[in-house]
Amino acid sequence: MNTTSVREMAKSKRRSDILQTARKLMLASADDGFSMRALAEAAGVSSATPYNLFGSKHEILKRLLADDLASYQKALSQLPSTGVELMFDAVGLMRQFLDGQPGFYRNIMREVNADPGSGMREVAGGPRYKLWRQMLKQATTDGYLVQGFDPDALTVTLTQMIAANVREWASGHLDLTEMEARIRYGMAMLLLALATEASREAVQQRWRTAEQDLQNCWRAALSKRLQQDDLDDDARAMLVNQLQYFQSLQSANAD
Amino acid sequence: MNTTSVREMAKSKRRSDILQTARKLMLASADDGFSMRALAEAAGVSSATPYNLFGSKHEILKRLLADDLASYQKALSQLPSTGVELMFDAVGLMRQFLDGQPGFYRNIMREVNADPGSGMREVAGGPRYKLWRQMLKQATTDGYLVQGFDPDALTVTLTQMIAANVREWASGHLDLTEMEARIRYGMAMLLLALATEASREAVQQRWRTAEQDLQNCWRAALSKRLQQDDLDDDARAMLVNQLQYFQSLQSANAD
DNA sequence: GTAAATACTAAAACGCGGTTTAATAAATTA
DNA sequence: TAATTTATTAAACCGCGTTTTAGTATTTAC
Repeated sequence: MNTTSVREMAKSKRRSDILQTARKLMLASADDGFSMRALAEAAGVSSATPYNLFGSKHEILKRLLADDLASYQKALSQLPSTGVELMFDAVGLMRQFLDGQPGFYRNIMREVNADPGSGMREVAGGPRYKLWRQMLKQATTDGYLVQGFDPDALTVTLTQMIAANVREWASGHLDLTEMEARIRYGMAMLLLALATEASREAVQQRWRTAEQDLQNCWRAALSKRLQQDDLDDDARAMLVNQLQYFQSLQSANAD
Repeated sequence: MNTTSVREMAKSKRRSDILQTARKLMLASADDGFSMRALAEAAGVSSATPYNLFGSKHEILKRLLADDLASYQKALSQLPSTGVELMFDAVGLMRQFLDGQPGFYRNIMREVNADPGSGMREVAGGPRYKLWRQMLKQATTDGYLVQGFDPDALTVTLTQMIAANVREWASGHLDLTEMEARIRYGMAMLLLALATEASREAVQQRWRTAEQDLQNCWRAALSKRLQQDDLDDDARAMLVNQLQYFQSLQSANAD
């Protein structure tokens, strides 16, 4: 029963070894994730050991996710900005986190929505919801958002929008840049109708910027496809057409 | 090579039998979906036959989904409403479809986001995107939305919001009523900033209504939990507190 | 300090998933 | 009718998360 006994020491060392190994494996292969067999082998234990120490694969992932959420929350609390700016900066911070360990987060996300009954949803969703709700309320009391809207309703919509974009990034349909632009765009869109005089211009500017960023993303993706793929003439003509459309938009924005 | 030969007839009969059986199985058990073994047994064929006739499980699901998308599209084109109203009616229509075969759609959704590389995404997302984009453009040319926003950017945000809510319904975290309310709320929020004089009041009304619907959903869920669960006193007190908050909101709305 | 009890590990197996293969039966063709 | 193509089937394959079985090492009790 002594926590410093030889047995307990070895146990907790194994525990952290396994967690570290799991993180390493996820970082290494963003697409495949890891199997419990691979984890056990890489950690130098048998397949049954992780089950004795953690119970299930989901439990391991939950631990890892909770750790990262805590450090995100801490980093967020140290941001200097306030009001609406803080919300946009929180998006940038999130992007930094995702960028730092892309394989890890992609795998985590995959597991979160693979099995909705695993409790991952609560681990991931609960704190995030509170975070955004608090930012919204703070922005309201600080006079950056009008009063008279239900903070819960907006928080639900906002967090869902963010989560959906992160999920799309995690499944490989979006690069980080476009993901961030989409989130900024959606957030600005949602806040536009609630902005006060103190923030309206800033939000509007954010919205315009995000819109242009999105167009740039799509333009870049288009010209990339135009170079790489071996297309038939019709498809090529269509891409060229779209590309010209985007370029005309850009020159219009420059005016 | 004759399509009316005995062999081809039997083949196409088997094909449609299997598709029908798959749909039936999905309707019957919304949570578990179906395994290929169960499908084969229920259809009276061996496990390998579906693979000969369709290639993979995903292909079967894609066929079924494509059928339903087509009938949704047809029903949508027969709606009498226009402009922004059409968009909200399209949400109602979607709800009707989901309500008609809940088990089916829940399983389909589960598969769509279980394996993002299966092509289901394209089947589901492509037509839907075009549909909403067209509605947005039509509403703009009809004068219900201001000009000067990128229709693609908004369509991306809008369809993603809708898809995220449907997905949450499919995974059992949302009933259909709340799903619809959330979608209407998010849609109204996004359109608020773009509404013209011709539509601003209507959109604003939609927004208020959706907000109240959401509050009603949450209030109902709260009082349900309050009745059913065996809670400790603290948790019960918290729920009661929230419930009173919602009731105060409702009386404020009635004013 | 030794013996009994306990806890932990590792190897193999379980059950289930989608999918593929080897052999058999059927329909087409000559 | 004989030869050949085609489609179905039963059985197996492979990988997954997880559980069981048996042995080993640590702790506890005397």
